[in-house]
Amino acid sequence: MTRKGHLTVQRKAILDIVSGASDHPTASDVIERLKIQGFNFAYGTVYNSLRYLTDEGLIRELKLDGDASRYDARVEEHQHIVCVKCGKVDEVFAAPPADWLTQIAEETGYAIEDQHFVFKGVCAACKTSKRNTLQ
Amino acid sequence: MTRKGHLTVQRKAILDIVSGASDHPTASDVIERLKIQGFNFAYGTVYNSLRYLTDEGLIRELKLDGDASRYDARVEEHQHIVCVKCGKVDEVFAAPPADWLTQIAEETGYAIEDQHFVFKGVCAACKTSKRNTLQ
DNA sequence: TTTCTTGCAAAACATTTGCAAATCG
DNA sequence: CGATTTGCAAATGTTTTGCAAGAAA
Repeated sequence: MTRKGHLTVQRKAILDIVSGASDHPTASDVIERLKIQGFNFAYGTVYNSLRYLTDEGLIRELKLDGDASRYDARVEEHQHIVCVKCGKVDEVFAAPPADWLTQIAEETGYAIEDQHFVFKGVCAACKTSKRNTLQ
Repeated sequence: MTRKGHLTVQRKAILDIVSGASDHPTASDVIERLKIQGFNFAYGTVYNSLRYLTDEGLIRELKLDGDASRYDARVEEHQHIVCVKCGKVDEVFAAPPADWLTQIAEETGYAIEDQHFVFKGVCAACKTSKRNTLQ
């Protein structure tokens, strides 16, 4: 169905890793996990593949707060929340109220096309444990 | 009042540039504008100063979608919207509805501490002009 | 003098690119 | 064959770091 290119071995392996991960891995994470599985793809190939998969809509690229992009196989519309204590990234599915978006469109004069929200907070597990350092 | 360090010449010059800018400059932008003003600070110094100013709460660091951080002298709580056609970054002041945040806290189990929202859309000027390329 | 800052250059990353070789259809 | 993709290494761009020299308290 897809016009150009195909799910090569490399792309499939990378898609599987992102799909099977629940922690929104970075490109480095992906490379690391590929190594564990015995694959040893070039950096360029991994980035190429991640871009390809993103362009095909099979995964999403997330720019959360760190330096490296993370990848997410859940492509449905959703947002993210990052734990400030343990660094975990979770999904947020509650959609923003339409009238708030309307208000913003009016305030700014923009025709809004897309939104990326990143929440920060303390996750349930970290609320319980009294640890207060990252890591 | 501030405990450590002070507003040195370099830091003041950089703060002035960020404060006087309406376009959320990147570190490179700042360095460029410093040069125009006859300053020629080291890269390290500019980054150090930006971090210092951020830590002091005098400016805010924004991680919008590009690669480089942008800096914003408006430190009041607000969000941003990026024009997908011309790349302009504007402010969004409409606060998210409290009950939506409550809903998210319930859904995720997190104690929300902070939010960063980035909207994308077409700005008023670009809506009018029929241009459809970036830049 | 003790502490903080600067300047400079090198290092550290994340990511992209160029090009030849390999692979796919 | 012709188009795409890979591997590799080098280049790019952003940001950090180490360290000696300079400025400030």
